[in-house]
Amino acid sequence: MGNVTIYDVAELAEVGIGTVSRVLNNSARVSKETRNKVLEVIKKLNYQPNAMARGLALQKTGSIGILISNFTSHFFMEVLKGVQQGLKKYNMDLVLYTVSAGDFYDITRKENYIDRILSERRVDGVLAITMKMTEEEINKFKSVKVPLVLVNDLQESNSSVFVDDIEGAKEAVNYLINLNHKRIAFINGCMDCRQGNQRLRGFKDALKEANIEIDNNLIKIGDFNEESGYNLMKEILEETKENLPTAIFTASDIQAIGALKAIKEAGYSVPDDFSLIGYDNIELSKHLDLTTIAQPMSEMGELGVEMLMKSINSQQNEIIKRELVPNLVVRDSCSKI
Amino acid sequence: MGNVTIYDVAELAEVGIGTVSRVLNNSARVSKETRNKVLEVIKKLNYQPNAMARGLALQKTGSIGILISNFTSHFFMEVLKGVQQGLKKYNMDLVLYTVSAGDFYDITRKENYIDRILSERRVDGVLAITMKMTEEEINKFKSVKVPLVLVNDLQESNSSVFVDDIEGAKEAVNYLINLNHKRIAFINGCMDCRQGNQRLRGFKDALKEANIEIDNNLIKIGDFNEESGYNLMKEILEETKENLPTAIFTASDIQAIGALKAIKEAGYSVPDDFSLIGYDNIELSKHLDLTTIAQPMSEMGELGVEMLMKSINSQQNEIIKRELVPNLVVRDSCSKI
DNA sequence: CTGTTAGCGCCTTCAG
DNA sequence: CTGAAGGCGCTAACAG
Repeated sequence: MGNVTIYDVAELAEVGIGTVSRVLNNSARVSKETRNKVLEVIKKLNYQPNAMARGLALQKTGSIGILISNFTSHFFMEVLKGVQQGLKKYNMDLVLYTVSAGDFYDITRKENYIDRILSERRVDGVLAITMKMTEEEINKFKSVKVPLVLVNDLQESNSSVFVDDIEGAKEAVNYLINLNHKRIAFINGCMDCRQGNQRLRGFKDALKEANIEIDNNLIKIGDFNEESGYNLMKEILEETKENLPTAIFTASDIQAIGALKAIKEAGYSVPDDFSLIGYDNIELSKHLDLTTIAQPMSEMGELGVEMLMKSINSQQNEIIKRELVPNLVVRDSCSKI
Repeated sequence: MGNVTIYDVAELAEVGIGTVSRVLNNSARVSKETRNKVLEVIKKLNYQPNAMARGLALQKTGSIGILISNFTSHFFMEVLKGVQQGLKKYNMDLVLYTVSAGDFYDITRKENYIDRILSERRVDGVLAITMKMTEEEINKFKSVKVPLVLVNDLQESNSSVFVDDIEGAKEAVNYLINLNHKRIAFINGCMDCRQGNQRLRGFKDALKEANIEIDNNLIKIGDFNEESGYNLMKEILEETKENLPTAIFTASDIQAIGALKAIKEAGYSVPDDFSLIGYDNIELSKHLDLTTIAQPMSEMGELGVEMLMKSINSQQNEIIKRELVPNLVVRDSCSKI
């Protein structure tokens, strides 16, 4: 069972390699007899076309690339599940391009990375997960005509699947408002990305609509990580000592976990002293009974694949945008006031 | 910036393609002048060799495959980090073969899967993570000479990197014993894998060494998932009502989480009523303050890559076994009695 | 030292 | 409907 090639098949089936190739790509017309004969030999020899050779001839690799940064593990894992799910029916391989945190912020290396992916031509298209691609980078993909779809990110000039974070934040805050909370704090992630901006806007919008005055002391900007949640919560506890909020909305579950830690350290508890609501619905949150806004992560992945495959197969450069809506998952970290 | 090939650079540099190839693989001797000239053109054209073509000529793909089952996500994520880390210096790509739960148990499909990987020849070697490969499957790899290394699994006939689970379980139980616990329950995973067997053995060994009699009512066999932990804990609570254990050791953190749930539901708490210790040290356990046995997950990944690359590059079929030892991570789920 | 040529395994015209 | 031949982009002898 060494390396059986198309020639072996042709020889044993007593036909030319052209014929074998034809049945392989069930293209053109081949007589039923010969087709069956060839098929038989293929099975007998356990023949499978060599991916490289086929790729070279076809100028198609039969695989897509997925570009991620290595520090979004929870989120990524879920998206990946969707991607795999979506990929199943296409029988394509998946190559993983992980740009590590360091490379990501080092412009030079990030560019090199993309250049390499593009020129090596090992993949027929790429899915960029939460990648904040620049216009210039997007153009690189366009100029070499390898389809790119942005997942969990939105850029005008490129196909994207993303979520309506304004709506998500509003859902969270409205839920709190319905529980009679009026003093609601918001621990946000960074503001140099869509997510941060939208969630802040959703937060404010919900408050406005409920005619609750916005207290800027209750709005904190940080990062989407645990440490940030912890620190900002401590700040809030400190700074608003004489007029504490009754509820806290964090822009990520991980921040909520940090906040929870700060809350406990200060001798308070959730949901008795504070109602706490997160964002993302990572697996952790389930185990912590954290009420949160669920991002449709695996759906994003699956949809991303769908869009990418369509783009790969149609070869026309239509830009498609798909916006998904997050939804509230009620657990046990919020209480009526 | 379309598809620049080796011919383009040869032409522009006014040399033959052979020369370009030589500087690319900085092989043989090329005069400094021509080498520099070529290098210059390469940079100018932003040329990068086509991976497929090179692969076809070299009979090497420049990438490795990683075979995983999709239901070990936490664990996998950590191993993957190590793999990426290890892969960095080799500048190889990583293709992900996820055999989903369904396929995995459907023998036919699993075999087809491996056949496909092997005969497509898209990768130079594969890392199988927690895969319980059969002798027959391993032989398939051998017969086509694509290097395989088993990660978190041990088979006599193949290179493997794995952990000493006997020792790990002993560490856990010894810790409990040092806390004066005598009635220690063990919630194990399934017994049809090395992990389950070894952990049970470690559990028993530690007890024996401490001259504590083994109570078979306190040993439960199930699966490595949350539900199993929950159910088995309930059984224990039920069956040993009049003589409850004081400590519980679970064979995975996920089971510990399930057990925790059952404990809480029954009105007990950890670590006051029961000491609880898990296994794995998945990220979750940190947030739940669960004392556990840390598996060197990313080390396994990194070491696996190292071994695989050595095997790929040396082309000699040496079988190497590397056993790593897990270590105790003390948090807050156990108390002295 | 360097240009030329023959594959690597497959697909796709082009004749027949 | 089918065999033969050229080419995909690159590497590795082989002659200069």
